[in-house]
Amino acid sequence: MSLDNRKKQVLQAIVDDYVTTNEPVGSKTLIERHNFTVSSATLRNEMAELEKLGLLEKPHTSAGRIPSDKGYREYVDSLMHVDDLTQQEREDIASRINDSVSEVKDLLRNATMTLSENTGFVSLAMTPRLRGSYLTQLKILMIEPGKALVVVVLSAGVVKDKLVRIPNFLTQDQLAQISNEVEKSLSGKPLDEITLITLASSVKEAKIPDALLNQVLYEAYTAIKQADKLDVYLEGEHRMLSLPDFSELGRARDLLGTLSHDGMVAGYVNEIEADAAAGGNDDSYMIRIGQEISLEGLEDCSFITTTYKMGDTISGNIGVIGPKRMEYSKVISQINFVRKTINDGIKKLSE
Amino acid sequence: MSLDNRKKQVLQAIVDDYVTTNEPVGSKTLIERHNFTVSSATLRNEMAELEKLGLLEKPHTSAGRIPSDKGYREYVDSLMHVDDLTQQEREDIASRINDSVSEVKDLLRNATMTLSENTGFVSLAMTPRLRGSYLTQLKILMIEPGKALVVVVLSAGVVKDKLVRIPNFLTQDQLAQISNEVEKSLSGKPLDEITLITLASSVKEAKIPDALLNQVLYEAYTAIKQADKLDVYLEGEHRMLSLPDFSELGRARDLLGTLSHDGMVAGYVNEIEADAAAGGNDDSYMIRIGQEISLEGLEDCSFITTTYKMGDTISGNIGVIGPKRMEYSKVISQINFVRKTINDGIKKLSE
DNA sequence: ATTTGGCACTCAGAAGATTTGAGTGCTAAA
DNA sequence: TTTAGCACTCAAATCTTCTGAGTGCCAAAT
Repeated sequence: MSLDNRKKQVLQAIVDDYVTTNEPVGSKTLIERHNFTVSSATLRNEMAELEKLGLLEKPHTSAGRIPSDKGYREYVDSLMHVDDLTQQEREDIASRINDSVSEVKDLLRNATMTLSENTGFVSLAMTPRLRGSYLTQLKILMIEPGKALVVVVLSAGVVKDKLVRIPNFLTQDQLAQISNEVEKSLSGKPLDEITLITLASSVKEAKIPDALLNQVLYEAYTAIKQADKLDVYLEGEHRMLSLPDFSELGRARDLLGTLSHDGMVAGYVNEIEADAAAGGNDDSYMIRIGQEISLEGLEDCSFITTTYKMGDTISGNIGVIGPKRMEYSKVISQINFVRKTINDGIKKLSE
Repeated sequence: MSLDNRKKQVLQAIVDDYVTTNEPVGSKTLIERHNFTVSSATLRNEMAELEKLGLLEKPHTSAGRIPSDKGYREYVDSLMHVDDLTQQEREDIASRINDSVSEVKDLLRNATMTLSENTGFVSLAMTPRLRGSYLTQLKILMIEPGKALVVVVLSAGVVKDKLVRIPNFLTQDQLAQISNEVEKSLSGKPLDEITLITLASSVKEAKIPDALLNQVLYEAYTAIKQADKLDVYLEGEHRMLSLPDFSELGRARDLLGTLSHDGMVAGYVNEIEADAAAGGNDDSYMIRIGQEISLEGLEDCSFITTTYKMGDTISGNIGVIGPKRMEYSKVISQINFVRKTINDGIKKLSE
C-alpha cells in the first residue's frame, strides 16, 4: 500500500485521535486538533478516498471515521514510530521484574504483572518450549516405600520433577540402578525423541522382574513427558472491563470466556509462532489486529507477541492483548523492554 | 429468630421464587405460584411484617419484595433443606475429579473446574495449610556445580522442592553431609518451629567453612519456608458476567477486580477459617452472605466454603462464590460431595 | 486540477412525555 | 383475623421530538 504523503498524515492523525478519544473523528475535529493547512472539505475528500481504499470506515453515515483493521495495519506497519522508554520507566520495569526471582517462572509472573499493570490490558507469558531441549540427568529418589521423586534435568538448566508411585518393595539401590542406566542411555537425547520404547530398551542390565521395572519406567516416562508441558500465565483479564471498548457486556463476556478457556490462547500463540519462526529477528514483535486473530471474542482486540530466549535454541513467548484501539507504540516499547529484561534475567539465573 | 409457621412459608416461597426468577415477588404472584390458602391481602400483611423484621426489602415502593441479607440468612439457617445428589450426579462429579490425578494439586484443579461448571459460579480451592505439618526428610541434590535441588518431604507425604544456587566448588559429598545432619536434627519438627537459627545450630560436625555452609543453609531455609506457601486455584470468573445480577458493568468490574487481587480471597478464607476452627464438624460448610463478606465488590455475593482434610491435622479449603440470589441447597450439596471426593482422593493418593 | 465555502441531508443519542401494569397500604365489612 | 376493594406509586417500556456533529456534493475560487 503506498499512499501519498497527505493521506498518510490524515490516516495517522485519525488513528492517533481515535485511539485517545474513542470517538469517531470527523473532518472538523481533525482540523481543530492538528495543524492541517487545508480545509475540512479537502480532508473530507481525502477521508472518502481512504475509505474507498478500505483503511477507514464509518460506524454510520452521519458519524466520523474510525480506522478499519486494514487501517490499523497500515498504521503499525509504516506510520507509527516506536519510542524508547525513558530511563525512569526502564528502571521501574526492570526492578519489578527482577524482584525476588529464583526461577524463570518468577520472572514470567512478574513480567505479566508489570505488563498488565502498565498497559492496562491483559498480558500473558508462556513457559519456554522445551520440546527441543535434551535430557542431561534423571534421578529417581526414594521418598518412602512405594513413593519416589523423579527429577528430570534438562539442558539450559531446567529442572522438573514429579512424585510417582512405585512398587512397595523396590529398594533405594534398585531405583538408583534403574535411574543410572536410564540416565546413561538417554542423556543427550532431545525430549521429543524419548518414547516409552526407547526408555524401555535403555535398561538391560537390571536384575529386576519385568513387571516392576515397567511400572517404574512408565512413571519415569510420564515425568519426562510432563517436563515439557507449557504453563501459561495470564494476567489482568478484569482490566478489560474498564475499557469503553468492552462496555457492552456481551463483548466482555465473549472475550473473557475465550481467555479463560485454558490452552486456547496458548494454542493460538504456538500456531502463529510456528508461522513466524522463519523470520525472527532478535527484537521483533508480532501484531495481530482484529479479524486477523482467529479466536472468538477477540475481534475487537489486538494481540502483540514477542519471543524471549533461553540459550540458543529454547524460547518462549510473552504478549499483550488489548483493544484494537490501543496506543500501539507505547505497548510495543513496553513489551520490547520486558522481553529484554526477561532475557537478561534468564542469563543471570543460569550463570 | 422465631417465626410463626405461615411467615416461614412465606419467606421460603419468596426466596425460592426470587432465586429462580430474579424478579421481586409480589403478593399476587406468590398466590399464583404456591398453594396458599389465604388471600393476597393476607400475604401482603405478612410480607409487611417480614419487612419490619428486616427479612425482606423493597427495591422501590411499588415493586414486590426481595429477601434481605438477613432474610437469606434465616433461609439458609432454618428453612432450606439440602438434598443429596443423585447417583448419576455423584458419579459424574467423582469421575471428573479423579480424572488423571497424580498429586493433590490435580484433585484441587479438577475440583474447581467441576464446581464452577456445575454451579455456573466462581469456585476456588486452596492447597492445604502445611504450617502445622512436620518435616520428615530433607535432601539436597547436586544438579551441577553451583546448583542444587532441595527436596523437602513433609508429613502427610507432601513433597516440595526448590532449585537453589550454592557455592560452585561444594561437592556432592559435602552437600550430602550437610543435608544428612540437617535432616537428622530437624526431622519431626513442625514447620513453624524451624527458623534460620535452629537450622544453623543443627549442623555441628561439618568440616566446611562457615561462609559456604551458611549460604547453603540459607537456601535450604528458603526452600523449607516456601514449602508451606498456599496456592489458590480460582476458576470461572468469567461466568459471573453471564448472571443478570452482574449485568451492571460496574458491579462486575468491582467483583472481578477483587477476585483477581491475588491473595485477597485467600486471606479472607484463612481469616474466617480461623474464626470457625473451634466448631468444625466434619461435613460442615460455612456461608457468608452479602454484607457479611468484608471484601469490596462482593456485597451481592454469597461465599460458601468447606474444609477438606489431609490426615488428621492438615486441612485446606474449597469454596464457591456466587450471587446472593443462588440456589443454596444445590450449591451446598455439590460442594459437600466435592469435599468428600477430595478427601477420598487424598487418601487414595497417600495409600 | 485542486481546493474551498456552502448547503441540504442523515441519523445516533439525549431528553422528555406518555402509558402500562404489577405492586403497595389502608379501610371497612365479613 | 381475614378479605375485598380502591386509590396511589413508580420503574420500565414505548414513542416523540430535538439536537448537532457529521456527511456528500456542487459550483465558485485559486
